Amino acid sequence: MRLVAKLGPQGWWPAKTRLEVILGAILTQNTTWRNAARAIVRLFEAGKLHLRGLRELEESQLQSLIRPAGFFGQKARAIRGFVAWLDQTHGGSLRRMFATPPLDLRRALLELRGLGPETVDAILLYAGGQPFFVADAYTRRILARHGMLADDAPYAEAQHYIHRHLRRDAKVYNEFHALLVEVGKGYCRRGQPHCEGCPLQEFLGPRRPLGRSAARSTDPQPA
DNA sequence: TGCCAGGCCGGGT
DNA sequence: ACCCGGCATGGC
Repeated sequence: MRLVAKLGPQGWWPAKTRLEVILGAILTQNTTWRNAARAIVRLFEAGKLHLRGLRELEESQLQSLIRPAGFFGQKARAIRGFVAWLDQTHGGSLRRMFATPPLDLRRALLELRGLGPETVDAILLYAGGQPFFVADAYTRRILARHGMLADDAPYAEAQHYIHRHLRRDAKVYNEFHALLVEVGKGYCRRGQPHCEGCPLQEFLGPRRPLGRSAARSTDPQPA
C-alpha cells in the first residue's frame, strides 16, 4: 500500500524469539517499550529468558526482574499463568500452541488472566504470523482524529475497521501497525490537540481535534 | 511537578 | 453493557 511505500518497512517488534514477543506483549501493557525492554534484558541477564527459566523463578523473583516495566505484580502473574497454561494444554510447546486454529487459540488466550485483546492479538500477529490487527491506543487515537471512528470506539470496532480496509495479511498488518505507532508517537500523543505535520494527513484526509464526537462506522460488526 | 506510556481486571451501576 | 479505580516504573 502507498503508506508503506512512503514510510518504508519499520522492521518492528524488536524481539528475537516467539517467547520474547509474548513476554514483550505482556510487559509493554500501558508501558513504554523502553521499560518493557529493560525487563526483558534483566530476564536475559538472569539467564531466565526461556520457558524453563521462567518455570524456575519464584513469583517474587520474577517480580523483581520485571520491575522496570511497572505493574510487576499483575504482569508476573500473567506470565506465570501463561506458562502454566502452556504446560498443561500444549506440553509446554509454543510450536504446538501455534499449531492450533487461530480463532480457537485467540479465544483460549483471552481467557488467561492478564491477557486482553491487544496483548493476544500482538502475540498472534507478531509471534504466530496470524492476521489479527493490533488496534492499540495509537491506532484508535489516529483513526478517531481522522474521523473514522468515535473517540471512545472499543477495541473490537477499531480492529474491525482495519480488517475491512486492509488486505487480510499478517505482513500488511505488521507494517501498518508499526507505522501507526511511529506516527502516533510523533504526532498523535494524548494531550496534544493537534498533530502538526502528521504524515498520514495526505492519505487519511484532514485531521480534527480530539475530544469531540466523530463519525461512527455504520458497517456491520463481526459475528 | 504532574502527566503520560503500544492495558487489563474486578466491582459497581 | 458500560464506568471507574487500581495497578507501578521511568521520562520529560
